[in-house]
Amino acid sequence: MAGNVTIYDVAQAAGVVASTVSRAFSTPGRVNARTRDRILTAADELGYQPNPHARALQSGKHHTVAMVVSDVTNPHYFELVRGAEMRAKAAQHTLVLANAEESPRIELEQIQRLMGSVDGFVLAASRLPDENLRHLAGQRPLVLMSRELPGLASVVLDHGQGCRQIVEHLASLGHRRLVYLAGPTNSWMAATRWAALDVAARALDVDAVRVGPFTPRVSQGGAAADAALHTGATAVIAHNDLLAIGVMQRLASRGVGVPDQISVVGFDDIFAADLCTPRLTTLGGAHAEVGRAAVELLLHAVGPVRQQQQPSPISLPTELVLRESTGQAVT
Amino acid sequence: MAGNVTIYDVAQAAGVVASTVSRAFSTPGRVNARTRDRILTAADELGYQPNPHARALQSGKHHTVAMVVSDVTNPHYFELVRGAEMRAKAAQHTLVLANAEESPRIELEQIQRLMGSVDGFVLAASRLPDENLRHLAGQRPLVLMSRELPGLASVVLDHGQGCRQIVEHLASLGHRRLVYLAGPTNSWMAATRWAALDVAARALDVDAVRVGPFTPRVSQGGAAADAALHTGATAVIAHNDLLAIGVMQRLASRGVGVPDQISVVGFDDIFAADLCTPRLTTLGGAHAEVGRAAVELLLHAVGPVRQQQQPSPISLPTELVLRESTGQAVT
DNA sequence: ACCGGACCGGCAAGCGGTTGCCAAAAGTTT
DNA sequence: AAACTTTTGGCAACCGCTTGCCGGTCCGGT
Repeated sequence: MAGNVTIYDVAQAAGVVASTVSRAFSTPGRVNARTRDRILTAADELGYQPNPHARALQSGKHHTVAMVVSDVTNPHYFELVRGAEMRAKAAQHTLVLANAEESPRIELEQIQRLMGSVDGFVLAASRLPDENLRHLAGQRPLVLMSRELPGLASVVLDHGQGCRQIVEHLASLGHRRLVYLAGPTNSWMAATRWAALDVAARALDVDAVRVGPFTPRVSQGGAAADAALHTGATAVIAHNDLLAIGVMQRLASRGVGVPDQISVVGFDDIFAADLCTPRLTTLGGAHAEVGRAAVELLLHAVGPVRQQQQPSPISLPTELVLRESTGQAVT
Repeated sequence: MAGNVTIYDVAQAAGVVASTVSRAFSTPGRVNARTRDRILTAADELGYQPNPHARALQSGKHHTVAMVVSDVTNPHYFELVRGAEMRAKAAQHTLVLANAEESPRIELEQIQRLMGSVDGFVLAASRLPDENLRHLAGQRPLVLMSRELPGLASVVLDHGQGCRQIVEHLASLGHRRLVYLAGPTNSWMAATRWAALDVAARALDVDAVRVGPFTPRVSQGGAAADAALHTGATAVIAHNDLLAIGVMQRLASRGVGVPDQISVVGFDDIFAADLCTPRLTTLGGAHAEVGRAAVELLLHAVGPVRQQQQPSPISLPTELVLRESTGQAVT
């Protein structure tokens, strides 16, 4: 029945004027306790719910944050979304979800569209060029996830650390030649992973090459596996678990044993990594925590003062989850 | 720099009054082509973006729909979310995501909170009692997913059909005694699945019992597996894939062979069902399609006329995906 | 030359709240 | 009892945009 009870209806019912009702809610001290009770009772009976947009129109605060992910299809992002949603909810904020479908153009469109409706953005693995991000950050508070850009707030898992662990793990198993199956060209994460792997490989005196780029989906695993085999590497490090799983499927169908003939490592530690065969060794981390931290950072930036202090990137630890897809190198 | 360019700024830049600018966008025919060009150019240069809330305040249309899922943690729902997001986007609508954390109280809270900000709700596997749903449906357009309620719009997979297929499949493998590991008590889906299984079992003259309820998570699989074994059934039908996977893990650790000693069937056909060992036989369907259809229905109800015609539940076909977790019954 | 009607831009009210300012009422002080 | 201070409620403007209504221009028709 209700649905559109306004402050005016309440005012009338309580025998006061609208502004008094407004104050009864927002500045309780400003209005007499008795009047206030009367108002609250009336509001309650009528089922009054303040209209957040009318309020936003005035204050500019929408109590809403947008999260745009580069690909909703990827289960990895679910964790991020989950963490973000929880944190937003804890702060009484609404989370709107937008999908960029791996396209910078769509990503920008989505952001533009939401620009007027949200207090800030959390961008997961944004595919946007740096200058776009900088420009956007000038318009609305912005936090990056799984991407860094000097001067912008961000939350990432520490891949320097993590990639080093991967290479050490493989090196200690006797692998001397690794191949990285790279993710999309415009993926900061792909570049970062490769850079970190390369550094670690040099330090440990093992060969590392990169092939790709590949769209990180299971379906791309076939092409990726074949390319990997062609390099003669004894261990392949896939851009993410999805690709790694696809690679393992292809290897299995080509009769190449994992980990007997070749080792496979993924990134993200998605749910399925623990279920596939062989179970996948992968670099994980507290992904929900990344989502949570990003929203937290954003809420902070959105906050009362909107402080413009230089945001320092938050870096969360990774953990290398050893399972069955890695083993001794073939000699 | 910009961010809050208003219609007034554009008006000033174009040398007209605000209402003309408004019309240039909303009623193009109303304004002279030349003036319009001037306005559009100015708007473009200033980077004007209409404020959707100011508009909503006037029209009552927010171009936003809310999707509340009973548990964001469950990968199954992500397919629904994905379908919903795509459909919403196609209609230039924003999708806000809310998590009910398997709690009717939280679900209701979330809905109340969003009531004033969205045009309608899509509820995935709502745990709310019927009367709540009816009441809500009176306030805002509402579409149910994976739940039916006479008089309300809904989109479900046809479980009568699907459960029949499951039972036929198992019966033809020689199973004479089945156990259903039930989902939460307030899950309509759980009740429906059991009812359908029961009917099918009677029709095919096989025994079917139900144990539970279990929260449908992998972690609950242990308890569920033990309970299932206790019934002496040769085939277990888990409330969903997550639970089924947990069950299989427990069975493996107890040394019970699947499918040699016992068969396992799940529901949902999540990504992991194809990757676990043994690969899981499960009742799937076009889940993204369910999300899409639900939003479509909702947009229709939100539409211009807001027609109040009796909404007929949409029922989409299921498909039984046979994999390796089901086999001949032990004799 | 005059009239009726398109066409088109402006005015102003309103959507639902918030908030600075004012003034009436009540309470204090001397 | 007069003067002063402190509540406390009301008035009105404003946030950004939409829209009904008005009236000025310009056109063709007679």
